[in-house]
Amino acid sequence: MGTSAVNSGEQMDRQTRILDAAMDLLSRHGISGVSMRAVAREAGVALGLVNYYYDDKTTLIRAALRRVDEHDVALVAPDPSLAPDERLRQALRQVAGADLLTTRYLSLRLHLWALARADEDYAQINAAAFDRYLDGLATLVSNAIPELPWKACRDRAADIVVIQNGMWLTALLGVDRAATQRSIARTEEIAFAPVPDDTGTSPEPGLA
Amino acid sequence: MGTSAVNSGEQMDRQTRILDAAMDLLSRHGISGVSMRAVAREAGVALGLVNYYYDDKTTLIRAALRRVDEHDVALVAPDPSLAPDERLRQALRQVAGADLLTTRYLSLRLHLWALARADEDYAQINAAAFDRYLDGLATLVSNAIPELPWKACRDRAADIVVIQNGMWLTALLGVDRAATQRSIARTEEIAFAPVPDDTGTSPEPGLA
DNA sequence: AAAAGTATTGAACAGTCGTTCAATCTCCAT
DNA sequence: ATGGAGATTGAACGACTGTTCAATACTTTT
Repeated sequence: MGTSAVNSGEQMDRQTRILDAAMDLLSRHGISGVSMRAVAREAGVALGLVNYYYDDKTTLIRAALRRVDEHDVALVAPDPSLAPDERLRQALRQVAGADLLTTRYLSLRLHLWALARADEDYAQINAAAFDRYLDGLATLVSNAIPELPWKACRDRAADIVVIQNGMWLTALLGVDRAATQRSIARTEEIAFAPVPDDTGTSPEPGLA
Repeated sequence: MGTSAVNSGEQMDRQTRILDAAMDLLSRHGISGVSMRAVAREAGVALGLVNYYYDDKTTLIRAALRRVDEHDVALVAPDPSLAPDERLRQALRQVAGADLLTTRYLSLRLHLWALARADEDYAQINAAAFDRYLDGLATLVSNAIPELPWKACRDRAADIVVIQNGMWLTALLGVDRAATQRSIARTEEIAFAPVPDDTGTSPEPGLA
């Protein structure tokens, strides 16, 4: 590695070009559209080079999965200069941001979820990232509302994730943006719900 | 068709056996696991018979997609002997019922969603079924709360669907069942929210 | 300049894929 | 029983798949 100097300006290193091509194909045509030859063509390299940087096809897909997962987890680690409650609010709102609600990203997420259902190997990576996301969200809630016990923070995070996943999915199905906005508002309501008093009646918020 | 008489008791007609096999493979191994040969093997028939009943592989998948869609739409057309509000309540609750939260069904749904993203043909079937589901849900709401204008019913249905889709998805990711129950309660809250007065301030329920 | 190391190429291999089709089997009306 | 129509089989075809590998190009070190 080191051809970054002059070469041709925008040309980034081939390994990540290959990964980008794979993710692009996956998001557009699903796993059936990701053949080593298609990836090579899309990346503008020879067929052999794909297997040079990524031993297997599954290694390539694993790399794509990991990159999306890192992106997801970064969502719950926002700008640390903000006040705790503003950090939480920003994290909740940016899941409907323009860069997240891209068809490319959502489609990619969907295909990776489907892959995780079909392959035990991907499933573990996916589950680990999901847990990290849940934990990050619960931490944000805990920081914003310090008097809330940790268990309750986890529950609120779980409830929020249900709605967020629903938003991502229905955004792909073409539901109107107004419903997305209302769902965002609902996640904020859950996050900032008043702390239940300790008199011992209803243990969790949101129950009927 | 007509071998149903004696044959060997449980042996149903081969065409639906083939379709069942395809759906089973799709739910377990994703689209990559659905080859005509695998379908034939799983159904216990010869390879040629699959192409005899279903011209294409896409025709076969289309049939599977349609069957799942019909099942989905039937969810919002529950027992007509119940009172309107009870019909709505039952529809909302059975999406967390034992037969719906099956891994097989949810996984199948996920893979079909992913397929719809990759193929324009499947996407249209999927979108049409989604609209029918949304319409059915809005009708249930409208029957239960007659004084609510139709537009508001549609909005509530959209909000509910977001949460339901989120539940289905996160159920696959292994979130705890308590969160699912809380989400069910939330859909009921949305459905049965008090009708906003017409004094003209906030046009929709649930807004901040 | 020679050597060594890495990056890159495309042909080749062994499978699997979806689809077609002639041949068989099963059944029912004649 | 004879014929015909539909159901069922599995071999065959060509296209495509993931992977390997010897050969080449490019960089860096000696």
